[in-house]
Amino acid sequence: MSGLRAQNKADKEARILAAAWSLFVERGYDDTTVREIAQRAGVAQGTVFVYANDKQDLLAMLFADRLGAVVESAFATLPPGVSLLDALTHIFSSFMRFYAQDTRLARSVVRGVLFLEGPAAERMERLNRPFLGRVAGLFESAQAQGLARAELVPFVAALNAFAAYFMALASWLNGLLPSLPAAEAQLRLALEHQLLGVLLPTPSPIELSTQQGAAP
Amino acid sequence: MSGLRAQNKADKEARILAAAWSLFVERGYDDTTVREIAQRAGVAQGTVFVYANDKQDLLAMLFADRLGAVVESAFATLPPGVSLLDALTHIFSSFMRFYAQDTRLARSVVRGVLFLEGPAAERMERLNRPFLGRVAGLFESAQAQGLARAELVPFVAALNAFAAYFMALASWLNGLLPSLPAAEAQLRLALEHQLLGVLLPTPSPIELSTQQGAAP
DNA sequence: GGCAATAAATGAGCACGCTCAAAAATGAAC
DNA sequence: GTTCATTTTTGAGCGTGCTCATTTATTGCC
Repeated sequence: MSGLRAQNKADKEARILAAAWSLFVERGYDDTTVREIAQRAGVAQGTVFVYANDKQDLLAMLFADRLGAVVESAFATLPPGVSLLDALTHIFSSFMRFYAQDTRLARSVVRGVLFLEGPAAERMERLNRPFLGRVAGLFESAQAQGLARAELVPFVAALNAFAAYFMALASWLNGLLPSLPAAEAQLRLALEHQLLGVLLPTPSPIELSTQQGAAP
Repeated sequence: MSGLRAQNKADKEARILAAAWSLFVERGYDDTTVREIAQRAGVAQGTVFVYANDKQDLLAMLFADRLGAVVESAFATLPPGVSLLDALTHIFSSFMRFYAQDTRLARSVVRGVLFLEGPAAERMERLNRPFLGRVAGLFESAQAQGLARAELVPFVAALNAFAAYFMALASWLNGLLPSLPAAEAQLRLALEHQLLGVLLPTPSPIELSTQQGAAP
């Protein structure tokens, strides 16, 4: 039976990830050394690189699980019958509140996650694409209910919403927005603009006759 | 007179930046060492750090000038009387075509530029804010001409457009979009969606009566 | 020209992330 | 229990970006 080997490996991986997590939280990603992680995990320094391709990979592994959980939780707690704007705000705000637990670490994560290489990039893409698909689903539902334009491509709308979210997130983590509420407000404003659109709905003031009061 | 000192300094800075540029283009940012740059510039390795705070700073300096020039050129060549969508596409496509000259280096630049620290971050912000202001100006013009919704906040619309651009750029540089034309197409589609908006312009089918034909 | 005072350039040295040949631990066969 | 093959762990060692005490060059003053 090969249970011992497998258990030892699982044990070590868990210890390494736990050590990495606690040190990243204590000191931040940049100020934590792999040697410290190894020491706290009770393994040699080289062993860390058996379980992670590189230091950045440790951070990615640590957040892959957590982010997946946040996605599930965000969609699970989506109040039914809510407006499209509220739904989008709810989803993306969930992420922001998650990152707010440790903005220093969040900066390192977001910075690292955007330009990954090789297998780590694919792993991230396998998390991101289904997520964007679910966001696109929100737009599709709105279309099905006759609340959104039929000619709109749901995936493109989802990408735009995600882009606005990412912008607000980056601005916040870079200190351009002072607080989480400020970032959430910025996000909601941007999403409102996207939903409303820029161009006037009709090219002429005929629109006036469709508003409110009946014809005189 | 203190001309000699100043000239020596200017000379050395120019040599260091030129050496850095040629090596970055030849080998890429990551595979270029500061020692190589120093050698090609004919200075000691430590001297490089007299003129740049760190290696990343070299890349930032190199691109700060070039990007500024691209901004100017993009707005200077903006055809007058063009639609808002075409104007935005023109501006952001200029950047993409610039980055297309060396996508490997572009990746390093974009990656580095997004999360800068301290003075470098302020420098970038002083380049970015006026740019976003000018993009916002395009939306304002459209408003003034009665082509865009009056209740829209131009700066927020500009930020949304920039976010869509950045998303397309990142996707392209990460290999998710296969080519420059694909990235440009993605960008234009995203901008079209933003201009059009998501929500239906009117809550009821009254809209039908405002289209095309006159009343019977 | 000689002489301080100041500014600039230098490179040995440090800590880091990461590699990889060697060593230790484990499992299977008898 | 001994032997051998396979898997896992190890840590010395490498090249890197960057620092900083020391050395070298330049300037203003007499």
